[in-house]
Amino acid sequence: MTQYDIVYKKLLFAYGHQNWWPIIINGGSEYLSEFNKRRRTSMERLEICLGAILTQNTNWKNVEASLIVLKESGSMNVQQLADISRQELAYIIRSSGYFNQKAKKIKNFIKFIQYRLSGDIDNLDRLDLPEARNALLSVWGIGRETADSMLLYAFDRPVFIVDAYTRRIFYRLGYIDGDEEYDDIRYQIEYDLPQDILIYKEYHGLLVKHAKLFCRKKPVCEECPIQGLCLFYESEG
DNA sequence: CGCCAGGTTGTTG
DNA sequence: CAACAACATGGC
Repeated sequence: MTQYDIVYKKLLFAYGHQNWWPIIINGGSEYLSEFNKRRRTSMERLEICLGAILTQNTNWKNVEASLIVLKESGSMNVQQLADISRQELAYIIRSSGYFNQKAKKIKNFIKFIQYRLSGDIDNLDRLDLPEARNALLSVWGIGRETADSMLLYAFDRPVFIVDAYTRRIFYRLGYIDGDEEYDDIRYQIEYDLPQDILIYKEYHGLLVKHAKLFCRKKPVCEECPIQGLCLFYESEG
């Protein structure tokens, strides 16, 4: 077993399955469990992609509120999102913050679906992974983490997401320096783990859980389930 | 009240 | 290429 395997198993034991990505059911705020066991519908895929954009540097609760408004206003589809103005969209998603920027990003993503995917989000399945990733990255407003979130959770592609929590946790564990390039960290983790989409999905959810509960910006190490593995705990704790 | 939240882009030295 | 600013709401 490698270091990343060991951390995964310990986090899974401590927190259980997270069943990420969280999505909205019927306009409510429940989380759909077990949904990683089936293929996402087109609308779920769209919701995941919009959520990935909206959650950029933003609390998920704020994003969830925006997604509910989007759904209840009948805007959770490509055609409607293409038809409404950027200003209307910004108003709908305002709870997510950076609403002007994000409305522009979503508009660009919708144009991408229309022109590159012929209006059908499922057509991304026709591209191989490097093509799909580069295509997403070519859209203004979609960076590496956002693209990888879409690829893994909406399109079931094997990419490991490197976000601020991933960096922070593995930096404190002593596995990375923390200032490596995004893709260097991604390759290192992907190389270390079995290439298993379900593990990538679950692992990312576990890292978010762990970062929120214990490995916060100001860490709470006393009850941390992986303190025995942690350089930070050794030195600071 | 201040700080922070699952980033990305544009500008500057 | 690194460092920094801009983008903005809501929860604690």
